[in-house]
Amino acid sequence: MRLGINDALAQSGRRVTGPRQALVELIAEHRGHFTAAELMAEARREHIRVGRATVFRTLDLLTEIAALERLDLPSGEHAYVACEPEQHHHHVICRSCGKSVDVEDTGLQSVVREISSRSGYKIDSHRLELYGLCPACQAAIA
Amino acid sequence: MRLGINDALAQSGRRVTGPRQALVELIAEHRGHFTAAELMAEARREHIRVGRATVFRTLDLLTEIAALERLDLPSGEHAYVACEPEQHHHHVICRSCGKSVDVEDTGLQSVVREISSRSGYKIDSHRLELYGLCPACQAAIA
DNA sequence: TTATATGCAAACGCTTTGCATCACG
DNA sequence: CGTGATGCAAAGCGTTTGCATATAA
Repeated sequence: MRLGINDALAQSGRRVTGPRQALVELIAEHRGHFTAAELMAEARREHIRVGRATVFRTLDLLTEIAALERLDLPSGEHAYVACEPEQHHHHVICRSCGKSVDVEDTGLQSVVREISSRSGYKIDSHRLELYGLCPACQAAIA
Repeated sequence: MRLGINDALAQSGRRVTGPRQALVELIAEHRGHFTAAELMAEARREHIRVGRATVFRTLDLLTEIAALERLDLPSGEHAYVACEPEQHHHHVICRSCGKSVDVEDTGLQSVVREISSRSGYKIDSHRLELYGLCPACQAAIA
């Protein structure tokens, strides 16, 4: 498991509690995105007793300290992905297995600047989500 | 009001009904994005009697024929914007007044290609949403 | 010791569905 | 006419909240 998240919790003045640690471990096992419902199901499966409220509160919390990022899937579902809080980045999401990887937004900066000057908007944030097939799923299909 | 949408409805084999026309007119009055709840409130205000179900079904329908596009706001809310179905594009959304404009994704293509080759993913779709202040709101603040 | 976090259950808001009726084409 | 659309009310989700209890620091 990643100590980093517990440290980040402590540093933000939050308590490192049993339920939070358990959830962080479950999340660390994930390769791709997951929904709150999936996380609750996994907790139940592993006999970890946490209330719904705690799951949602913990997801919010982890999102706040940037250990998670929330995605809006094309279906409208809300999902989360673990990510290194280093810096601004985006996610490429496999529509088959859900696995996601982080990508820097190299090159996007100039696109944003261009759009800003063309539209007259003062752009201060953006989200880019990319969907496709990860290498493994491409191979599986071929 | 925009005849185009009614035509598109007819052409897709759907019926051009009273409620649908009324909703299309309401939508046409919008400059920016709106939620299903807002649309229902406006209908009520103008004494247009439509059921919730019809509003949701109509929004889905219009999204299907690409007269609307669904946005996921950073808050997690689902909103809709009217848009010309011409071609692939993105939205710049004012975080103050909600007004949005369409932008082409010039330049983004190469960013996507770059990300694709770097990640190994075969990318087949993407969404870019930009948030900021529209010219009018910038002026209002200054 | 004391503020914070938890679990539970109830409340909530948004969206969908079942079904009888209505009306476009 | 006949099928597709509508309205209503109820059900269904996912998510949040109030509150008494438990617990990390």
